[in-house]
Amino acid sequence: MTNIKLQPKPDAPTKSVPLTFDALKVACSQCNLRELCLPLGMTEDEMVRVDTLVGARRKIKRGHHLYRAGDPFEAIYAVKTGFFKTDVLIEDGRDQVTGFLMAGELLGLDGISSETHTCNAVALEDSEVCLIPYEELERLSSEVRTLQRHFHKVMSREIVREHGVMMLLGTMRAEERLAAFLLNLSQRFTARGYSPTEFHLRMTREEIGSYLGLKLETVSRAFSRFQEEGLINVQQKYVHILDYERLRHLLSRCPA
Amino acid sequence: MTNIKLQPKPDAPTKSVPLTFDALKVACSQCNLRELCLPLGMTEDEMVRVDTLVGARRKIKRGHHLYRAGDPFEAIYAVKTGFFKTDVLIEDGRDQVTGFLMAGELLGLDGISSETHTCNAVALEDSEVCLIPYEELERLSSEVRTLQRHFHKVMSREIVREHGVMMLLGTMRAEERLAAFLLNLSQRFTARGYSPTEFHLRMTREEIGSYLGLKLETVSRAFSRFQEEGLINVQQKYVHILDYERLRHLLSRCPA
DNA sequence: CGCAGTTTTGATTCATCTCAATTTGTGTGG
DNA sequence: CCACACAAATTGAGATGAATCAAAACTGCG
Repeated sequence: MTNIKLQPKPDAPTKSVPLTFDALKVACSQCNLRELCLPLGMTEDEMVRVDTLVGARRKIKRGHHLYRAGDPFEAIYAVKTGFFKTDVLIEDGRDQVTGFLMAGELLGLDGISSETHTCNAVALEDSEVCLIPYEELERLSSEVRTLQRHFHKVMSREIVREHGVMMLLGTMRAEERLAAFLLNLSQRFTARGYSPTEFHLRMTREEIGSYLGLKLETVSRAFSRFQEEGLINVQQKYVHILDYERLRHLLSRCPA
Repeated sequence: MTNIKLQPKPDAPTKSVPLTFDALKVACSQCNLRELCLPLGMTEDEMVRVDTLVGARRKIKRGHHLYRAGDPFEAIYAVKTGFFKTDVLIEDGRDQVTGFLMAGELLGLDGISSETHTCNAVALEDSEVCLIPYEELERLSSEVRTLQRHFHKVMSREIVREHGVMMLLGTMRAEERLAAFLLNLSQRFTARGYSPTEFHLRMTREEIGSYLGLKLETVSRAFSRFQEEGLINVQQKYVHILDYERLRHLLSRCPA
């Protein structure tokens, strides 16, 4: 059924037995990420059905692929722990990072349209995902209205997010892009109960640059500039935002 | 004027009478765009139900808004005739065109997530759209499995399309962007039975520039360059692609 | 038919890229 | 635990593509 082809793992449940100890252990109803992943206001009964939908987890080691462009699409994934990037490659070697994903966020939505994944998903640290077989998600969401609505919202939110990235890539200069990037990370860490002002980047300067449409040297220079100006304290992957407001102000100011 | 409140419509069938004259006039089952809009392989019965879903049309004059950022989200729209752009504005006046839409394409998906439209949709020529009340679409798609699946694919396709735009904005130089843009238009015109090599642009150089992350002068220069090189013939809004292959080749070549 | 909006073209400036050298950090194995 | 090799990050100098500023030509709309 869940034809795990990418990396056969010994510790994956072999069948979709609804409520073994293993399944219980991973139950959505017990998961502290459920406010991020799932719709509010489901009944007890609906919740139990969702628990059976999300039956398996999968561990991905840092640097390994969760899926690759071209793989057949069979499931979407919810990040349980860890950190991912998604990227698109073209023949001549250019690539574009299209997103960074953290706990509670969904991976693989791009694969629905053509029933094939169109981008690569790579773990930037040792990670774990919940596997949501797409066929079953479709079936269940046509029965559980709140789930259907939630799923539509998640897809729509991804579209809106990408509008934001287009705006960033199309109209902002280097320092604005980096500021927007840091503020976005800050917000998402906050939503997960981490510090809004101190965090570790999981990606390289090159990956940040690819996401922001900049070269890695430009990213590095922008970091240095922010540090000189006292906006942040940065040392390699460690970032401390010193002046959140002024960083935000960088974005609303007129370019010229 | 635009107080055509989305739901109540004088010309819509009051009950689920499948085939009044009016309903016939707008029926999806009779529409020559249905291969673009709708899933294949629906039964007669399902088709009739879709016909009742898409009950109303709305005409939008050139330059007018179909909806604006901030408007409450109630429906999505299928372009029946004409041409639209969608764009996002930020306070300081910068704006980003996020898409150009032609017959058979869907508008408004961004509004689902927050139940509020997040971008503006403007007609670039006198246009007409089919109005699809979202509540009803949700209800019907949970009953008609092929419709549900189709709708998911449409949303996913939009995500994939935006990945392409991110790649364009993030990694391509001006002439590559314009080439990609022209080839994309060409494909979409072809799919609608128009010439792949000759068409009229509906948007200004500035709008093209906004979409491609370039200034209008840069767009104009790129057009002129393509003309000098014998790739295209361009006169204001009229474009004739003379050497499709070489235009395509511009994209696969390595940047440096 | 005239005027406003659009497009083209030129000259100059500027932000980012490119190339290159150095420093810093990280993981591995002796 | 340290040393080494390799990856990542920083920094500088110079090249370049696109932005900006400016003016002229064109178009089509009212």
